[in-house]
Amino acid sequence: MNYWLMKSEPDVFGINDLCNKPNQTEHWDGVRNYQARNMMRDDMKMGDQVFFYHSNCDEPGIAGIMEVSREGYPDFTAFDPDDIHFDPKSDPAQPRWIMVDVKYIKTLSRVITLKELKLHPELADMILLRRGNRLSVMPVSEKEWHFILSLEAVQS
DNA sequence: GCCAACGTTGGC
DNA sequence: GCCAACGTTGGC
Repeated sequence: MNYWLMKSEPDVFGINDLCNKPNQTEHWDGVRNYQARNMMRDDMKMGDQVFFYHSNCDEPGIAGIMEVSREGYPDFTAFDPDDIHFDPKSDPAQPRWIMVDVKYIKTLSRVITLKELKLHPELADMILLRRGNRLSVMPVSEKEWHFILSLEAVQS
């Protein structure tokens, strides 16, 4: 089993939005970065656990947990001219962009903020914390995963 | 293949 | 709103 972190802007789609979806499941569309695409296409497997990270908001940080409920398949929003993520270069016969489905697992009792993550030497190697990192999908090591979850019960 | 210009991300 | 960092584009 692998662990991941995926970013979304809560003003657009946050952990509560996922929780309120039918079956608490949604497709993770709109990723338009090749590195992130490759991970969704090649490496994300059914049941993999994923941190739901809130980005570009008042309190950036990890807000919840979800799991992969469908492995990589074509991101159909790339074919829709009316969609904000439309990509005319993605040919339905040979889709350029891939997405997975994710299922809501839980909302953390508190947001574990980016600011807090930065405080811990145990997390110094997290991809999320690397300078200039802009990936919206990234792996999390098992150690990092468990360490982060251990923070949930601690007062921030 | 180089690289300048441009667009996007995302924290602050 | 600012801006650093980065990815992509396209001329050459």
